[in-house]
Amino acid sequence: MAHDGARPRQATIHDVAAAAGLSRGTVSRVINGEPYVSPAAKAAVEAAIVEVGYVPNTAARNLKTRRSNAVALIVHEPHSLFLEDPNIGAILLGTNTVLSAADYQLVTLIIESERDSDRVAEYLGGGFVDGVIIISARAKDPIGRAVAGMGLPAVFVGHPPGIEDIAYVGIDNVGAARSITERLIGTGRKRVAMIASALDRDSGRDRLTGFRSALGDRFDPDLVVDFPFYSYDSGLDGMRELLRRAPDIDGVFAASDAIAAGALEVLRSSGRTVPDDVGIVGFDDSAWALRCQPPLSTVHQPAMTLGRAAAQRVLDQISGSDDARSGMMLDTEIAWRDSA
Amino acid sequence: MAHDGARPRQATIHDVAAAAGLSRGTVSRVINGEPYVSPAAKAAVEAAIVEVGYVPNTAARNLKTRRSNAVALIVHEPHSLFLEDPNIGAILLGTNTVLSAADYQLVTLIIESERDSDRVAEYLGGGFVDGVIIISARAKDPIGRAVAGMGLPAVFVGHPPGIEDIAYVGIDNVGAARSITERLIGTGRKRVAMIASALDRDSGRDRLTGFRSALGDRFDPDLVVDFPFYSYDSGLDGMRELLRRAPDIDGVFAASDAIAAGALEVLRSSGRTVPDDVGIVGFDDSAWALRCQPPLSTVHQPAMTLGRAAAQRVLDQISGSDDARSGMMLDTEIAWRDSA
DNA sequence: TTGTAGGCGTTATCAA
DNA sequence: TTGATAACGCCTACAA
Repeated sequence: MAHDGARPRQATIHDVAAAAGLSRGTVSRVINGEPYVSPAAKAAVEAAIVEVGYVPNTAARNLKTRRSNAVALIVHEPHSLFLEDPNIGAILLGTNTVLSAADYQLVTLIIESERDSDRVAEYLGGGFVDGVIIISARAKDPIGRAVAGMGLPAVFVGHPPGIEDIAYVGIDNVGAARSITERLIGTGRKRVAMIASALDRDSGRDRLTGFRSALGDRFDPDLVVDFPFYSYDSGLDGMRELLRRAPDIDGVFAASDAIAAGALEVLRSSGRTVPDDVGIVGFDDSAWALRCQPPLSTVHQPAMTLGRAAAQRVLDQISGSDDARSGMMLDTEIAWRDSA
Repeated sequence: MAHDGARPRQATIHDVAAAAGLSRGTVSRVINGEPYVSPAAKAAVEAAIVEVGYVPNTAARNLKTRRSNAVALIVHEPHSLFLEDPNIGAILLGTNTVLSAADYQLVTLIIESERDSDRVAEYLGGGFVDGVIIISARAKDPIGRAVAGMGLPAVFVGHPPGIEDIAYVGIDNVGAARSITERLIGTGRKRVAMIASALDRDSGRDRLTGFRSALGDRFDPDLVVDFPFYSYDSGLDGMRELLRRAPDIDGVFAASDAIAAGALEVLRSSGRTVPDDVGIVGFDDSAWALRCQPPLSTVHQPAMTLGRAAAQRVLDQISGSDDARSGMMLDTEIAWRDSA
C-alpha cells in the first residue's frame, strides 16, 4: 500500500518549544493569548512558530477543551428545492456572516439520504461542532431527535418540529398570509380563492389560516383546494380545479410562488389575462416570482436575517444563555409587483 | 428540561467496556469491524453500545488516526453570485453523492471575506478534513496557495489561472463558447454581440476567448460589454448598453443564462422579437433556460457530473493514487431551443 | 513568569 | 481471541 491516506506529520507544540528554547506550557499560553507571558518569551515563540511552520491540531484541541469553534448548518431538502430556493442560499450567507464575526467556522452538512442522516448524526456526536442550525426539518426527521438527545445547542429555521424546548426562528405565516390576502382583496376582487398546500406542516396550515382570517365572513370553503406539495404541478392542478368549480374567480392566493407559476400558466391558456381578469399572489419571493409573466406579487421572506438570527441564537446558547431557547418571529414584507 | 449549562458527558469506550464486561481493546475492534472478535463478544459489545448510548468521539479518533473521513468543499463567492449561480447547487449535490457513498462527510466552507479566508486556512490545517475541493477560485485567491502548501489532497473545479501542478475538473469554456457562437452565426446573424462577465475568472475569460475565436475577423470590440457578475441585472444593464451602442444588433451571446434572461427582458420591452429580430444564446442550461420566453438555446454544463468527478478524484488522491493529480475536461452539449 | 505532568477518548502494539 | 498499555497533540492545574 502506497499510503493509507494519513497526512504527513505537522509540526507540534513540542517542536515549537524546542525551537524557542521554552516549555510547551509557555508556547501554549502564547498561542492562546493568555496572560503571564514575558514579551521576550512571546517574541521567541512567535518566531519559532513561523520557523517550524506550526499549525494547531484542532483534533487534539477539541479533545481537550471539548469545543470546536464550529457550528453546523444542516440542510435537509429534496434536490429540486435545494437547487431552486434562493432562501437557502440567503440563510446560509446570513449565518456565515454572524458566525464569521464571532470567529466560528460554519460547516454546512447536506442530508439527502438515510445514510447521510446517520452519518451526520455521528458527525455531530463526534465533537466536531459546538452547535447546530437545522433548516426545514420535518417532525419525523430523525436528525432533530438526535440533536435534542445529545443536548447540543440547536436552533431550527422554519417550522419547529414536534419537539418542545427547542429554539427556532421563523416568520409569521398567519400574519403574512392575512396581509397579502387583504391587499389582494383591496384591489377590488370579489371572488377570491386559495390554492393551499402542505397542510400537514405549520407553514401550510398557517397560510390557510391567514387567508381565512382575511376573508372573514366572505370565506367560502368551496374556493379552497389543497395539495401535498408546494410545487408547480400543484398550481396546474389546483387552478384547473378552481376554474371548474367557479369560472368567475377574480383573485387567487397561491401558497407558494411555484404554485402561483403553475396557476398562471393555466390562467393564460384559459384565455384569462393577469392581472386584469384575475389577480394572483404568491408566497416566498423565490426565483419563480421574477421569472413569471407578469412578475408575481408575493410575500418576501427575510431569509438573510433569518440566517443571522439563527446564528446569533446558537452562539447565545453556546455561551450559556437560557433565554435563547424559545421561538422568535421575524417580520415579512410584501413585494408588490404586477400580478395583482 | 431547562438548560443548566452542563451537557451530559457522552459515554466512552470505557463505559461500553464496563457494561459489556470486556476490555476497551475488544470494544474498539468491534466498532471498527476488525477481525478476531468472537461472535459472543461482538454481541455483548453491540448491546452495551445501545445500553449506554455510545457515540464515538471523532476528535479523539482523528487525533489517533490522523484522518477525519471528511472532505471540504470551499465556495469562494461574493453574495450575489452565490445566490444566483445555478451550478453551485448541482456541484454540491454531485459531490455529496459520491462522498456519501464512500462514507465521507462533506463539509462546505464559505469564504466571503479575508477573515473567512484566514479562518478556513487554519481550519484546513487543523486536521478537520482529509481533502479539499475548491470551486470558483480566482487567481489571487490565497486559499489555493495555502492548500497547495500544506500538501492536502485537493481538486479544483474549474482551472484557476496561475497555479500549475494541481488537479482540476472543468469544462472547455473556450470550445463551448466558440461552438454556440458559431451556431448562432450559422442562423444568419450579421451583427453579433456578447455580454461577457466575470473576466477575472477562468470561466468568464475563456467564454470571451471562445466568442472572439468564433467571430475571427468579424470580431468587433464595440459589441462586447462586461460586468462582474453572472446575474440577471448584468443582462439588463448589458443589453441596454449594447442597444445604445448598436441598435442594429441581431445576435447576442450571453455569458450565462441569467444574463440572457435579463437581456431578453430588455429586448422585449424595446419592441424587438426573439428570435426573429434578435437571436440570443446563453450558457449553463440552468433553470432560467426553460422558463424564459422563448426557451433559451444554451450550453449545457454537466454540473452534477463535475461535482461527482471532483469528489472521486479527491478520494483517489486520499487513497494515494498519484495520477489523480492532473487536469480533466468534461464535455458540454448544446441545448438548442427557440431563442436563436 | 515559567516548567512539569496528568489526562481528554481512541487506536494500535504488544503479550497473554 | 482477548487484555493491558503506550502514544496522538494539546491544555491546565499545580509547582517551582
